[in-house]
Amino acid sequence: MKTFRIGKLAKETGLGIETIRFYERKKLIKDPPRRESGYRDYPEETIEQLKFIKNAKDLGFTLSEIKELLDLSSKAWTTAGDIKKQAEKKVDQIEYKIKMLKGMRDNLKDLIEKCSGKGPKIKCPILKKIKGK
Amino acid sequence: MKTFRIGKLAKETGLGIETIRFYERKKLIKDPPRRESGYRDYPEETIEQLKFIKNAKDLGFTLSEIKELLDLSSKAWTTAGDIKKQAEKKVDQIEYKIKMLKGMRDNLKDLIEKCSGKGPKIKCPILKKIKGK
DNA sequence: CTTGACTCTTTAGTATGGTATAGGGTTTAT
DNA sequence: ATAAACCCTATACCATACTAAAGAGTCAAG
Repeated sequence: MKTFRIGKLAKETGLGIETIRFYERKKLIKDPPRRESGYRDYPEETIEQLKFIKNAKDLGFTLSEIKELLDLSSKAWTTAGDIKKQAEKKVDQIEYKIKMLKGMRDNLKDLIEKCSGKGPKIKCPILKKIKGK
Repeated sequence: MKTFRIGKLAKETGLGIETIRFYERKKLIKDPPRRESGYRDYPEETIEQLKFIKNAKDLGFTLSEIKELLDLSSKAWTTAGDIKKQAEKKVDQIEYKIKMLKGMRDNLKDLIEKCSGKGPKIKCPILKKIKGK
């Protein structure tokens, strides 16, 4: 069976070597076997696991959420429903963030509209608002 | 003229004492005069300055952006246009974040729709996608 | 005058997700 | 055989925004 050293994994996955070791410390991947030299000697499937992590991160999961997901997916009794629930939770979180950001944006846009952009700062509605006046 | 100790400021602004000293270290507020004992002895206007910081934070400015804003607003030659430009920059940043979050959400929602939530995890489209299959 | 509340400085820790460096040893290609 | 390329551990550092603790001094009320 083919095995890989850490540099190869880094190239295959697009992650940095340090990042892979960091994920190991964080228990996102398990400790690989070692060669006599002490070099990490990864099985091929670790590449898939690292790509999993990368994809999940692109979907907005944090590392600790990914860890949950990995723990979930490695347990035999886990159902599609368990995974779906995690994803739904994440959608709710994302929508909350979007709502907050929209509020901030609208607030600012409103102020920008009121600001002529001319004259001294004393009359700028943005500063007035921010200063609580 | 009335002056205040740090604990009073904390109560008035809703910030923690440590946070106020932290802002001082970060040069968001200037070093206050000291009593003989070494106690910080704030003028009343510091309360307004701290509220400014709080409001700006609520609008989504980072501390370093707030520092820029404060530096700007303390300079005589600053115009409303300078402030407006900062606010517009921030709106762009916020809209970028919203766009990214919407992308993530749509991706996830799409997967959730395809997931029956029934059956074993092996068939879950969310895991499939995340695993890159 | 005592006691409790308040404040001081300095240092270190929290969470997040890594990146970088020093000072070694190992493997591979020529 | 030797040099380049690779890997090891341990530690420290980056940004962000605080928070906590240790150990000591100060202030205010009764």
